[in-house]
Amino acid sequence: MNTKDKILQAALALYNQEGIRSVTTRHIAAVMGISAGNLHYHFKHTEDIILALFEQLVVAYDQIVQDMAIHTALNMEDLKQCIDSSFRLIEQYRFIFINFVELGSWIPSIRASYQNLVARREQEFLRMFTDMVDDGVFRADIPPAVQKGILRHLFLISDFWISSNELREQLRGDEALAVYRQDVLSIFTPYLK
Amino acid sequence: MNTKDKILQAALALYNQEGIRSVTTRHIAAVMGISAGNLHYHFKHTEDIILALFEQLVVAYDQIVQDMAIHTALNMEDLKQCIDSSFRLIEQYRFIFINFVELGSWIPSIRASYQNLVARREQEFLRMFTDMVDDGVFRADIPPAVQKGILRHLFLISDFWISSNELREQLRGDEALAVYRQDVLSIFTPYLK
DNA sequence: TCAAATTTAGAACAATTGTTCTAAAATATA
DNA sequence: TATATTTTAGAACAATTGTTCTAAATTTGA
Repeated sequence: MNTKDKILQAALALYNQEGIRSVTTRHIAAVMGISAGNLHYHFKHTEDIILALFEQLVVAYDQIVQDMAIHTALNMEDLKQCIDSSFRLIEQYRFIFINFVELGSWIPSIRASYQNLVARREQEFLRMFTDMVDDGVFRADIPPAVQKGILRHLFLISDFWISSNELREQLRGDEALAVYRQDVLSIFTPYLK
Repeated sequence: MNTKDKILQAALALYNQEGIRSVTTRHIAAVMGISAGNLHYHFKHTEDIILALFEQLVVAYDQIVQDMAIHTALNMEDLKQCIDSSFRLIEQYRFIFINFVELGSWIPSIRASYQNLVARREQEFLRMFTDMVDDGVFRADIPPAVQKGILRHLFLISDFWISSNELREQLRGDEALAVYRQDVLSIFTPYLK
């Protein structure tokens, strides 16, 4: 792994652990055992580090979506798989979700990129949804407006569940996953066949 | 209004507009036309300002709950009223909701106070819920576990709707309220009688 | 009205931060 | 091997921040 990637790795770990408020380029360099000058040789500005991490997240998310897209027929088990892997991803990039609004206004391209991601997710999940209607998982009489409403809930909960958890129970690992899965699935339960 | 309250007012406006990252005690003092030294005479530490604002929020929220509690019978209109007034409150203290996790770990008593608030809200809303079951608004066959799940959704959405909106459409004023109301009400629709 | 208490402005401080600069070291290339 | 390029460490800088200190001004209360 080259220095650039090592910086991203160290930065991610620190941001997740300490929060963006208290992490500085000096801290990142220190835990890596390199100089701050060297760090800024690889990433001129702090934002460049954060933006690179955000782009990693987007790439990883698209990978999940793509993995899901290869299924021709979707069942409840696939949905759970999808929920689980997106949770792992959210957990991995915790700090982004915890500081989403702040990052979005600090680094405008993050906000733009997020809106892109939302659009892609919407498309993909609407497709999954209709697939699962066809496969008899969901009721067939759900109006498109309600479907869109379900997706709004889904995205709001998945984007901010980790923040809510941080303020409340602070569950970790598998315990967190179990509750997250339950919280997300319960959006769907009223609409199951 | 005394200087202390004026500081809180100015700080709230600035935090909401500029975000906690870029607002300093010097900025707050500057827009007020007082010296930084004077500001720190009234609030020794920045956290004291933020904590005071958070306490204002909690007091105002409890007022809403209390106003709701005087109703003996609740209908759908009361629920909408409650949603509206809590939205106004959230909007008024935007910065707190946008930086909730960060504030919670920075100022531990905020996190503790939030957990208290959550507990009170849970109590109050469960009561409202059963009232509205009695009044024939909601279905009577909703298991307690599902009721709790609904509340989890409700709180997560109301606490983070403003963050989600900021990243997405950035709706303002009445337009924001209308969408918020719709988003919150749609949690309940599957359970209406 | 006069002393005591409170409030205020503004200078000062120490710490921190992001970033730049310089020169040395390491690495690649020919 | 010799030269060019890349990478590195560490000093340096300018700006900012939260906070403290001091002394003056203002207000309060007897």
